[in-house]
Amino acid sequence: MNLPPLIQSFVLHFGEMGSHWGINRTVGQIYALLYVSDKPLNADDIVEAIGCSRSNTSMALKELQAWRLVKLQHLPGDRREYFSTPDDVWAIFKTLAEERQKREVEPTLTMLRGAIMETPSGDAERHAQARMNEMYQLIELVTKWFADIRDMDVDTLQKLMKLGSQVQKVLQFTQSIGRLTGRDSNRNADAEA
Amino acid sequence: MNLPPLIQSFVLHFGEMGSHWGINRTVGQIYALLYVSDKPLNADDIVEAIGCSRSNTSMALKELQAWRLVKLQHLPGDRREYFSTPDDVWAIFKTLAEERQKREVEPTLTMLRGAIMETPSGDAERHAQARMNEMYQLIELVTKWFADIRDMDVDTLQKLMKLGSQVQKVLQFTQSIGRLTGRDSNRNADAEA
DNA sequence: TCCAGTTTTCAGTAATTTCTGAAAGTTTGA
DNA sequence: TCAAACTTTCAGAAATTACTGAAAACTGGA
Repeated sequence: MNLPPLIQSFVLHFGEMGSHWGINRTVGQIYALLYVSDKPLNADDIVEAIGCSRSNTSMALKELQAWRLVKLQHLPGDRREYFSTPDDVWAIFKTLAEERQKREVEPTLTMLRGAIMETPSGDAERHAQARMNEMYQLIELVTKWFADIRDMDVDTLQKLMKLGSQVQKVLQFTQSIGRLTGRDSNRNADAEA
Repeated sequence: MNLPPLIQSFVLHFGEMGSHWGINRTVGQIYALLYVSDKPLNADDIVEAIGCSRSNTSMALKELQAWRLVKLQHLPGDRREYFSTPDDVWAIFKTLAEERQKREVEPTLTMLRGAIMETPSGDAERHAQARMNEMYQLIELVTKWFADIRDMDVDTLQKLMKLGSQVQKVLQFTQSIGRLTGRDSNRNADAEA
């Protein structure tokens, strides 16, 4: 690896972090490299920069594409494939959240739904089911809520972000004048009536 | 492994999921088992239920304790250690978020701060720094915001949760009557003045 | 202090994951 | 339709991670 030290430490850090996140080192490194690069890179550029094999690079890029984290493009008069990351960091964050939702959260919810449907035999199973239901409710709630945020336009989001720790105050305020908003603050409660 | 099918599928699923989350299968399985168990379990109970070695169980419990995800307790007249998970699913979620913050987010922020401080030499490094700064800002913002939510009391949180997709509406409403709340909606903006 | 019951450590082994080089596959333009 | 330029696949090697059994280390009572 032969990169400016500043970029190198970033790339190496993402490589390490990868393992905490279930992605492998090369994938993390390549992503980091593309993220900070000021121009799209082709596979050989990456091999040169990271110091891994050509085939490994190919695999890693395939995985990054499956995660929709890199864009593939072609430069005029060059047959090679060039890769880059989207510019908008918020869009990147959204993509990551959507993919994890699809790969990890959905299967878990499906499993939980299945288990909750079963007829329990005995107290232990009844208790287990109740616990699974608690987990199911929490995941669904957080997921829904997160999806709302994820799908906000950047502008609204920026405002909400800047609100910071005021979210709680805003909420309390909203509650206290609840009727004015059309009693919507209870919209997702179990019983609409 | 010899468990009711309902519990078994839950335990196995968490084992599989572990790998997506950088924890190993046994740790995931043991956590799941404790989560649905209606009483605290000792290490031998776990060995019996999961079918792993005693030493592996010991290691896994140590790791779960390091993550603050299991409670250790003693039963009167029994020298063995019994383990269980906290009852409150929200508290569990909070703990997980705090630990990940500490282990993954903080080191990344530190690395980014370091890189951003460096004097860039050349355009590539300058661009890389700008990108790192974008990432830094996003992580800090999301982190702060998440911490606010994390630290809410359960009651407020429940209300906010039930708000669901109304968060956006509430925000817009709040903005439009901004002055009434004391102009706090800008509190975390760059310039306080 | 010693002992029985219990947990932890650790070195070696097993399993899994990652990585590589060689070969096969694809695409484009002449 | 061929060849050059480039990408992907894949079987095996290398590296890493997980797991085990045996032994060591605790711990609390007699």
